[in-house]
Amino acid sequence: MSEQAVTAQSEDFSRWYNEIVYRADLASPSPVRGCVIIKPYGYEIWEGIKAGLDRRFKETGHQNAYFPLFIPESYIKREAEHVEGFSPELAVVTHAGGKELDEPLVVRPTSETVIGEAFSDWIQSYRDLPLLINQWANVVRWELRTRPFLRTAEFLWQEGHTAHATHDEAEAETLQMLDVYADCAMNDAAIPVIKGEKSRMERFAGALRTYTIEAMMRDKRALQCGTSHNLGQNFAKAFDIRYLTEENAQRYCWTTSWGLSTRMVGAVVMTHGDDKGLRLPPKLAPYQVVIVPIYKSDEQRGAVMDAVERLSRSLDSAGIRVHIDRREGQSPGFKFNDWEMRGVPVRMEIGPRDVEKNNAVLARRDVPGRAGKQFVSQDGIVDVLQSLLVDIQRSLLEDARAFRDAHIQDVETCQQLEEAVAAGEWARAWWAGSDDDELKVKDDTGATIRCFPFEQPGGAGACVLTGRQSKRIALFAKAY
RNA sequence: CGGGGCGUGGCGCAGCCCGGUAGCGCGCACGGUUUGGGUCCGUGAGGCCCCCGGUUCGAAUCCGGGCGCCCCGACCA
Repeated sequence: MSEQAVTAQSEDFSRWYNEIVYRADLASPSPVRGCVIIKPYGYEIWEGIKAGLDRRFKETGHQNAYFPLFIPESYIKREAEHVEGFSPELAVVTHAGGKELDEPLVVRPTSETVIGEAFSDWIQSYRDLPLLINQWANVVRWELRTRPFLRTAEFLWQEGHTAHATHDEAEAETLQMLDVYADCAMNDAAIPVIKGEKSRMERFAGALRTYTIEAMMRDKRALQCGTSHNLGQNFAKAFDIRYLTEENAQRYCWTTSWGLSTRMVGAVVMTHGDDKGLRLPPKLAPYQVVIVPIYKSDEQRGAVMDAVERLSRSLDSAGIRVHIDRREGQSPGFKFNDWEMRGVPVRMEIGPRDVEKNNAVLARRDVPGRAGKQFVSQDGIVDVLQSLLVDIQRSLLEDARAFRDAHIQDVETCQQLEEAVAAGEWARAWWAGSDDDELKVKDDTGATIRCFPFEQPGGAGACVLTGRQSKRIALFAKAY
């Protein structure tokens, strides 16, 4: 990189995003088109998300399992809408072991089909229900336009798959898992999300209903962060997932699936990042505190490093993820900027003056400049840091929420909708349109229905396009 | 798949019009200097100039062909 500073967000958001992803060491380009290498610093953010989700999955009674990467082509074709939805983006293995395969193998774009087939074996009676399974896996979707984390040909995710005796149980599961996602987004990633239902157009291929959590990025575009699908009996019928009731009757199961991917890492970057780079929420930050030692002479170095090591140990034993920047070649000023770019929530400076006074300098990433700096005693610094980290987590969420709420407009006419979207804002409007109407809005404005939010104003109003009375409002935005 | 651009040390680029055997910034290594907001100086390592063919005494440069990538329009966690 020739220039030292990253491109400003305001100047060119997508350039900012690309630069920060590479310069903050989240990812590096891969030799394969559309794929990226996730580097340790980026992967640790994913691991944080993963740990939080996995804990919640277990708490709600799910178990992890693993299904094959390869899916017989015929499986994909068993559910009509499903094939149609996915076939353009499938990667297919036609040769293996030096010869052509009898039946091509699809590299999974998602696993409803293989898992459906397995479920039909596993489930015999109502006693086997509900069946609550999750898998952590990679999937492949041959996308045309790719961007690191947001859309790559291969990505990591979890996919939950469950089977239930009744529609209502499946629906409750679908909604419960959406809540789990929303909880993870808000409390771990500090991303305020809007829960809602997808329109028919945006629904998962083969689902009865799709629910989503939608977030606003710093460029005001919408990002779908996770989805939960009530699959009805579509896959149960396609894969013959049946159970025997207490009354000895054969019934099809009701199934669900839900997924959240490494896209969430991109969401963290784009929700909190500023002109200087990343701002990581403490709960997900690989390093919550970075200590930058400052010294001139060797004797200063000895005294400073003693204090640094001691402080590091006490933070570590308090469960704070701490890192000492021991690099010799770089000046403190360089290190300050470097760690700010990499989004570390708190920087601790320890220099000769601090050693002398038993002090330390703390600088919080979410408050720029001197205002974010404080001088504290080394005694009791662990407690100070603990509450500082909690406060940073809270303030990132609040900032993001305030930003989002300031950029959602209620609109009543087509023209207002168009103007709002043209200004980059989200628009909220009554909606009673058809699929074609929805397409028309997309053609005219570039915005799509992100969701019908669960939180509705109540009452009824005139549809923004058709003028027909509607009881639902929809959220429109340009999306990733 | 239609329109535009680009392939030159790890990264970003210049050189190409006007052929003469490759350069700059960053990064990297070593030494020194500096270190409380992106130090400075010196030395050094590192290049099938995308590939194949042609023209020429001589090709990164000119000509022909191929490949790859990026950007913009129809799909998407």
